[in-house]
Amino acid sequence: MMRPTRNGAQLITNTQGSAPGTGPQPADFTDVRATNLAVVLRFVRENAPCSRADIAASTGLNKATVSSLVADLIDRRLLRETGLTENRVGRPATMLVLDGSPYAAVGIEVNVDYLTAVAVDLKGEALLSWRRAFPGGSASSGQAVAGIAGVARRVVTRMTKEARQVLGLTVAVPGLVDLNGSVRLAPNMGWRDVDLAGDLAKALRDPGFPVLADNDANLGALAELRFGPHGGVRDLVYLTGEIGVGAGIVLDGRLRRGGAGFSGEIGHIEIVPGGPPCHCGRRGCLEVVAGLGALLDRTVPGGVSPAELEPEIDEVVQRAEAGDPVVLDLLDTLAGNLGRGVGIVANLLNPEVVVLGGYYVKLAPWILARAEREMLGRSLAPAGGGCRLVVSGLGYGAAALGAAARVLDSVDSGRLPAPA
Amino acid sequence: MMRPTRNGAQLITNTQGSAPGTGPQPADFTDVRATNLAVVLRFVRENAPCSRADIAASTGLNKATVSSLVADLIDRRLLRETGLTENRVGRPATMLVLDGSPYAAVGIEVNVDYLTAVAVDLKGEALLSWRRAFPGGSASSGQAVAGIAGVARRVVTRMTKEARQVLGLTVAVPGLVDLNGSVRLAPNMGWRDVDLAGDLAKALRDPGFPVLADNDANLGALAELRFGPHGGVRDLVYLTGEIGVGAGIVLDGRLRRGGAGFSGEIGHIEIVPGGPPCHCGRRGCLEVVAGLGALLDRTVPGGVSPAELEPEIDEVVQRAEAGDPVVLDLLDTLAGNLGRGVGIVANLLNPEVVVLGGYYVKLAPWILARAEREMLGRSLAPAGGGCRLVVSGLGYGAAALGAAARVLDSVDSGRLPAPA
DNA sequence: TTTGTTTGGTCGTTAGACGAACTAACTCTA
DNA sequence: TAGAGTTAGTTCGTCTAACGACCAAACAAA
Repeated sequence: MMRPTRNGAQLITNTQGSAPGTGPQPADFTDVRATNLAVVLRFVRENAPCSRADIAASTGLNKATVSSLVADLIDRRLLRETGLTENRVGRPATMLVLDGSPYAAVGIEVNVDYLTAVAVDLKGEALLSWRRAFPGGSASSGQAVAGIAGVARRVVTRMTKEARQVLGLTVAVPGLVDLNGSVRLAPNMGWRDVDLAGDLAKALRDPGFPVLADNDANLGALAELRFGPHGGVRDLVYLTGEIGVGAGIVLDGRLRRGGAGFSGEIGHIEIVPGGPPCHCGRRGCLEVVAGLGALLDRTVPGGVSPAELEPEIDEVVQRAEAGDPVVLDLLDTLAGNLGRGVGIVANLLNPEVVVLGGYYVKLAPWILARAEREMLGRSLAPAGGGCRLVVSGLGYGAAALGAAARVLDSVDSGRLPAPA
Repeated sequence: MMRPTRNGAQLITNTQGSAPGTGPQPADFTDVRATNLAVVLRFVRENAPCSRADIAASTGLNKATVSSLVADLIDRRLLRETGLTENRVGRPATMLVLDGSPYAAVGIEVNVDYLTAVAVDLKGEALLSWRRAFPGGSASSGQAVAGIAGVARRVVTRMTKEARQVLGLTVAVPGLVDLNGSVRLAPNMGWRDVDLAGDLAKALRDPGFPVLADNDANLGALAELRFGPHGGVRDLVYLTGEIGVGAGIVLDGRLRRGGAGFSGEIGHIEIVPGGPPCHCGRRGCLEVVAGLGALLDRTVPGGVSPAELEPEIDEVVQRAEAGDPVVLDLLDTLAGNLGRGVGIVANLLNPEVVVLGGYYVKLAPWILARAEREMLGRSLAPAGGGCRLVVSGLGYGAAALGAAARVLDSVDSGRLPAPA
C-alpha cells in the first residue's frame, strides 16, 4: 500500500490575504471540508480522468471521504462522471473529469496600445480570446475604465449565452497595483490612484462575481505556473518584456506581492550606473538597457510609437535573421544587461525558473544563451543555485491568461461556487 | 459582542517544507486541533497574562473549545495558571501565562572568528548566552562540527541540570545552506558540502530533539520578526553586516528560502560595475563596496584579520566621532552603495522594513540617513512603497537568537511537545 | 442581602473524517 | 460456465473535536 506520508504538523492558514496584524485564524470543521474539497479538485485537475479510488490512494484520504467530497463537487457542477471505465481486472472505475461546461473565468489585460480579453473554463481551456486596439495610453483613466467595463460586459453576456456562470474577473495592468486592486501608479498608461477593481465593479453594477486587479507581471507568473511546462515548480519569477520590464515573483507556490503589493519592480533597478536616462528620472535602469524601447530607439529611425511596437520588433527579428551586425550587437548588449538583472534575481531569490515573456520570446534566439551565461556567471551559488532561464510558451496573452488563472486559483483555494 | 470576522475560505497547508511536487496535503481533525492549539499558544505569547475568556473573545473560538485547548496546553506544560485575578466586576479570571520553566530552545551561531550560543525559554527570555573564540575559518569542517557539538552538549547538560527539556537546536552559518541543513558553500569558513545538521545530530547521538542548520541572515530575519520591535510586520528583509553581507527574506510572515535554500545572496550582486575585485572572482559586489572588509582595508593599515574585527570597527567609530574626514567620506560612500543594494531589495520585494544588523549597527549614525535617502530615491513606488530602513536593536547575537527563534517557530506551528 | 456581571465548566449536538464490512462488476482460470 | 480473485464504491457505525446552551461560582455594586 502506497499510502502517502502526511508529514506531521499542518496548520490552517488563510489563503486569501487577511488584514495585516490579524493573527492566524482558528480552524473548524468547515475549513477541513474546504481544504479537502480543494485537494480533490486540484487532484482531478492534474490527473483527469481519474477514479475515486485513484484519488483516495494518492491523497491518503479515506475512500468514504473521497466519495462524499466527490458527490459535493458534482453537486457544485465542478466535476463530472464520464461513462468511461478502465479495462483492467476488477470492477471498472467510473472516471471523473473537471466539468468544463458550467463556468467561466475571465481575464483582461490592458496595455498602452491594446487590450486582451480571455475566458477559460475550469480546465483552463480557452473559451474566448479577443485582442483589440485600446487607447490606454492616451485616454483618461475614466474613459479607460468605461472601455474595460464595456468589454467585460460583452464577455459576460457571451458567457451567459453559453449558459456559463462567470466565476470572477481579473484585470492585468502594467503598473503598481495595491492589495485592494487599486492602481497607484501606471506611468505608461498615465494613471495615478485609480481604484480600478472598485470602479469596474461599480460600472458592472453588482456583477455577482469578484472583480480584481493586479500587476501584469504578477499575473504572467500565475499564468506560467498554471499553464506553463513547469511541473511542480514552487519558486518562479516571470519577466515581462514590453516597453517596461516587470517581475512577477512566486515563492513557495504563491505570488508574493510585498507589503503594499508593489513587489517585482525590477525595471527600475540601476543596472548601468550613469547609463542612459529613464523616463522615471533616473539613469541606467534595467528598463532602458534591457527593455524594448531602448532596442527600438536605436534600430528604428524616428523613435518608437507604442502602436507600432509589433511590426518594429518584427523588423528587428528580420534584420537579426539576416545577420545585420548592428542589430546583433545591440541584442547581445541587451542580453548582457538582461542577464545581469536575472543574476540579481537568482542571487536574491534563488528561483527554480526565470521565465522571459512578452517580446523577449521573439528575440530569444539572440538573447537567451548570452543572458543565461551572464546570470550563471553572476550567481554565487554553484550552477546558479539550480536556476534555469527559459522562454515563455504562452505568447502575448500571458497576463490575460494569468488574470483568468487568478480566478481559477481562488476556486482551487476553496472559494467554491454554491451547489445548485 | 466583538466577534472577529473569519474571512471565508481557509486552507490547511503544510507549515514545514514539504517535498517539492507534493500537492497540498488533505486535512483531518488532528490538523484542526493542532491549528487551534497553536492559535491559543500564540495568543497567550502575545497577550499574557490573559484569561480563557479573553482568548475566546479575541480568537472567536468557543469558550468550551478554549477551555479544552488550554487544558491540553497545560498538560503539555506550555501554559501555566497564575493565581492572579483581575479586579473588576464579576467573577475574577484565572490568568494564563506561558510556562517558562520546563523547556529550552537552543541556537548556535558560528562565524569565522567566534561562536555564540544562546538558550531561551518559551517566552523568548534568555537562559544562557555564551560567546567564545572559535577558529571557524582555520579549522577543518570536521573539527568545526566537533567543536560545535561540544558546545551543544554543554548547553544541553546545563539545561538538563535546570530540569529543562531541549525542544530543538538550530545552527546559523554564514553561507549557502540547503533545505536539508547541509552547508553547500561557506567561503569565509572554507566549507563545501558539509552536512552540518546531519553530522551534528550524529555527533549528539540521538539527541531526542530536531537539529537544524540555516543561513545566518535567514535566522537574523527570524530574530527580528520575533524579538524586534516590528509589530505585525509580515514582509521584512534583514541584512547582515559582517565581513560578508547576506539577506534574510520574510514575505507574508514566513522565511522564503528559494528553490534550493540559497535565497538572500545579496552580497554578490554587482553594485559597481568594474569595481574592486571580490574574493568570489567578480568585481564590484555589494560585499566589497558596502561590506566591512572594504571599509577596514582602507582605514586600518595592514589589512583586516577576522579575529581583530571588533576593535578595528571600534577604531573606525572613534575616528568618525572625532570627525576624521577620510573615514567620514569612506562611510558616506559605503552608505551610498548600501543604499543602492537596499533600493534593489525595495524595488524587487517591497518589504515593509529592511533591518540593518551586525556591525552596521555601530556605524548607523553615519550611514543610515544616507542609505535610506539613496533607497528612497531609487524606489519606483512613491515613498519607497512604504519601506523603512532601520537598525537592529538585537546586537551581535541576532543570528543565534534567530536560531533559537526557529525552534520556537516550529512549536508555534504546531509541533508541540507531548503531554507528560 | 440582593442583584448583576463575568468566568469557566458541563452536557448534548453536530460536522465530518475514518475503518470495516459489504455489494457490485468486472477478469481470469479451470 | 462456475467459481475465484480483484478492484470500485457505498453504507454504517465510531470517534474527534468544535459549538451552543446552560449553570454554578465568585466577585462588585446597590
